[in-house]
Amino acid sequence: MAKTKTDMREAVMTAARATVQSHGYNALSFRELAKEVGIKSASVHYHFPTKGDLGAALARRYTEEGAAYLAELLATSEDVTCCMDKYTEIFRSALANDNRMCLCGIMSAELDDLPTEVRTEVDKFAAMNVGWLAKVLSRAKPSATDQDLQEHAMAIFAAIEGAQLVARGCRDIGIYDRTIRAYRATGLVP
Amino acid sequence: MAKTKTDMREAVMTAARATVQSHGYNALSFRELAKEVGIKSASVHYHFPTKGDLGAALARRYTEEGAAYLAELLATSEDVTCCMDKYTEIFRSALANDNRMCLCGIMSAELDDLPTEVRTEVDKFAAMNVGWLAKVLSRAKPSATDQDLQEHAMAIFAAIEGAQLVARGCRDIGIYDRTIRAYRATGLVP
DNA sequence: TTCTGTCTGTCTATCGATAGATAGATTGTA
DNA sequence: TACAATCTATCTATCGATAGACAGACAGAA
Repeated sequence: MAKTKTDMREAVMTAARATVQSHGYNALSFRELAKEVGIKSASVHYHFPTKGDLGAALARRYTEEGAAYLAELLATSEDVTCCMDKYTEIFRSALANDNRMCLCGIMSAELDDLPTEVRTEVDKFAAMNVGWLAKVLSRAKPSATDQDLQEHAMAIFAAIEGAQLVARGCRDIGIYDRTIRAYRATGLVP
Repeated sequence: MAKTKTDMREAVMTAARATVQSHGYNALSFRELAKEVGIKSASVHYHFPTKGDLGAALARRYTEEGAAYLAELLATSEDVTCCMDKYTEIFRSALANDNRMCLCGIMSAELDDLPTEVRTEVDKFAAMNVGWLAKVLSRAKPSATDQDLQEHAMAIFAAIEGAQLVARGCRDIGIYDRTIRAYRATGLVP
């Protein structure tokens, strides 16, 4: 069972993703990363020439996986409320998994220090989420304008990212749950 | 007009605060900081023995200043809506000021790397904000239970932090404005 | 007043650790 | 043999932190 090049790339990305979600992009170190996957840091550079390449690959993959999951959800799920249940659960599970954050949420906080190629990918993640949310909302409010849908979707996305950030800061997932409940009580989240 | 010790401490804290609000705690460097205020890094250590001391002092000061402003606001302002206008304006002004973030919001993202003394101060900031918001909300809903007020206050705080995070990520203060407007349309923010 | 010792704030110089990155040798497989 | 993947070894830059020197301010004693 020899490790192929692809296997190694995957292992590096998996470890890197966990680190970034816990400690941010700046805390990502080639040496630590290499130690975790059992190779040397020079070998990590073989797979990802620069740290920016790795960061951009992480964010791109993160967006792709999220988009795939959400597309599946939209295709199979019944109603809007159920979609939103599943959506908020995604962000909840990051917290439940060792108090981690959304990869792109935590990278947003480090925005000014990110290489441009990483920043580009982070932007796409937000756009993908808002686009999906707008599509879901359009089911509940078919008469709403595109602009209204976009703004509502953006508000939901921002509110959920904020709930995750604050709950993580308090190291209390209960805060996330109660905050989401409050969002739903007001109708912000259907 | 010789610089007193207090003057120097203030100058260091002012520069440090700007750096943290733009780039986070990890990006705060004693050397860069010293260069900005025109001394050497060893002299910064004279005023703040460790980086943790500086970070904790920053967060404490930030909370104190915020609390003072909010207390004044609560004492003088007329209605709940006006208080919330002023409150959301605080977070807006950080964005308007070179796309900066709430000091404690950006530090929350770096939570796991913060010295404990810094973390403690960051926690207090969130508690102070939620406490104030609950007090404001109690004016509009005098019959609500303390727990309801706390949860609603937490939801507002989280939503606003999230709006700031996302708008900053997009480098578009208009997103903040539209998101706040959406929060108010749903009644999340009075 | 003048001398003397102490304190304050800043300096230079340096430490050990760690960062990302690279060149070139080496191993294993086809 | 040729290529893919990893290695060793090293570079430069930066980090927080510390030791020790030094200049100026100031207080009390002569």
